[in-house]
Amino acid sequence: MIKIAVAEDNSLLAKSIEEKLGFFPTQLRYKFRGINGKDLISKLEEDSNVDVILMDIQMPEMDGIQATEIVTQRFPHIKIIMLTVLDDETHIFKAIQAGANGYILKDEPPKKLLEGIQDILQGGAPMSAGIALKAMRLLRNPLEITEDLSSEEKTNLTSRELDVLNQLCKGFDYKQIADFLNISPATVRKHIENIYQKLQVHNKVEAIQKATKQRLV
Amino acid sequence: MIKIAVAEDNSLLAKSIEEKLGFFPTQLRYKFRGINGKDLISKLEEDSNVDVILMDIQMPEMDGIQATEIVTQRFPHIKIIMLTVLDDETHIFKAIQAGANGYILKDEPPKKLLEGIQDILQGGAPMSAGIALKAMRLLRNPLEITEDLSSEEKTNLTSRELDVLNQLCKGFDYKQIADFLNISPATVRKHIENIYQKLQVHNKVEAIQKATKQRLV
DNA sequence: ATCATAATAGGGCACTTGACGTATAGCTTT
DNA sequence: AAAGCTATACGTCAAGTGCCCTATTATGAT
Repeated sequence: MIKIAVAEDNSLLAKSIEEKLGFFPTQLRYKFRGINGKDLISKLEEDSNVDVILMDIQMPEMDGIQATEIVTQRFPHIKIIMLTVLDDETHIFKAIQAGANGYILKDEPPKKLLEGIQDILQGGAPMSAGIALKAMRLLRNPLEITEDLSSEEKTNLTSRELDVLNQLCKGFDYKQIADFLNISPATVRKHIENIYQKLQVHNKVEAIQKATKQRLV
Repeated sequence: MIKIAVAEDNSLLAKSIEEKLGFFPTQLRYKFRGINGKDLISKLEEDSNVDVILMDIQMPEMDGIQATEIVTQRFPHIKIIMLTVLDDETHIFKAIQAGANGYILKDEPPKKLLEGIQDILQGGAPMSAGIALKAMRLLRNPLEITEDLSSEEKTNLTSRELDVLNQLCKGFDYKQIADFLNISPATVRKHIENIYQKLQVHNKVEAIQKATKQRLV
């Protein structure tokens, strides 16, 4: 019987998580919920007999990242899974730094959640598919702690433009990209023009530099 | 129907992998096996209609890390899962750097293997429990990149060539670089030709990729 | 002293790329 | 239904690039 605690400020969402857990009454036991990091920790101080915490990130008073840091230090036997809607690299990175062992998005079905919980107790690191990919990318080239990811420069490229940019970064020329995406080279060039405009650059190299810095690839 | 290729030098182990795959004849189709990295790649050149490669690390002629680098570049549509007995951080790190999307230990049961293969095609990053943990730890405090560029093939560019390469990586064109270094554009071009030759590349983008990977800039 | 290498400079040719302009079909939003 | 955006496609032109060639000078090593 796996004992679960939850940290989630939104009552509705907390209810929904509890329901998901309720699908597996023979395997999981829901113990309590903190309405923020502070609350969770004070509840843990009364009763730390918990195996896994499902931790939201955005919470008032004390967020999930800070709470994770404290919990991993004070209650090292407890495993923590981030359960959030946030899937940007900065949050993923911070959560892992803080000591989270898993990172699951809130829209995953109950079964995935159960698997994640079981996985983490066997020494795994459950992650939603997209998260795993981003974590991997972080490992490939680590985040710079500095500058502009915070400045929230949301360059919104279309998905097609991202396709093109990806190929571009791998060193393919227009024709090769056209082949790969099954479109004409002329179209590739047009996409690239648009990309340059959006990124405010004027050639391939700068585009690639900017793309890698902003982690669009 | 997911198409699988395998790279594994040991015939017995290769047989055993094939058997594991054979458990799921409706979902997986085993296509071929390379007895080392080189062999795999030459087989891919004849038939690259493959979704996932299961890649051993230790192989003669060309190991799985090198092969992974080449495959991700030449056949970017193919996903790679490392399938090995090695579970030390250095190998995990190198495999991920090289572009592997998953890392599964050889003693996992057939079912786990199938799940991993399915997972990877959905954008996940399947890992055996212990591996995920170590990957996470790597993210928390990255490996020191000690001497492993010296162990690699050292491309010795001249200092002038490095000057040029540096400017090149910043997105300047030949004329601008010539200006900056007080030499003629023709000379810049010549240097760049030499750089391409030494790095074994054929255009700016690839040169920059290689330069950053080998930390020449 | 000779040889090899690096750095410099140039010519020529085919191809690629960047920056224009134009246009059409499909889809979403209003 | 109209407006707007996206993806698609084509054409032109100048500039940039990749690759071939030769050649001179300086430096360092044998």
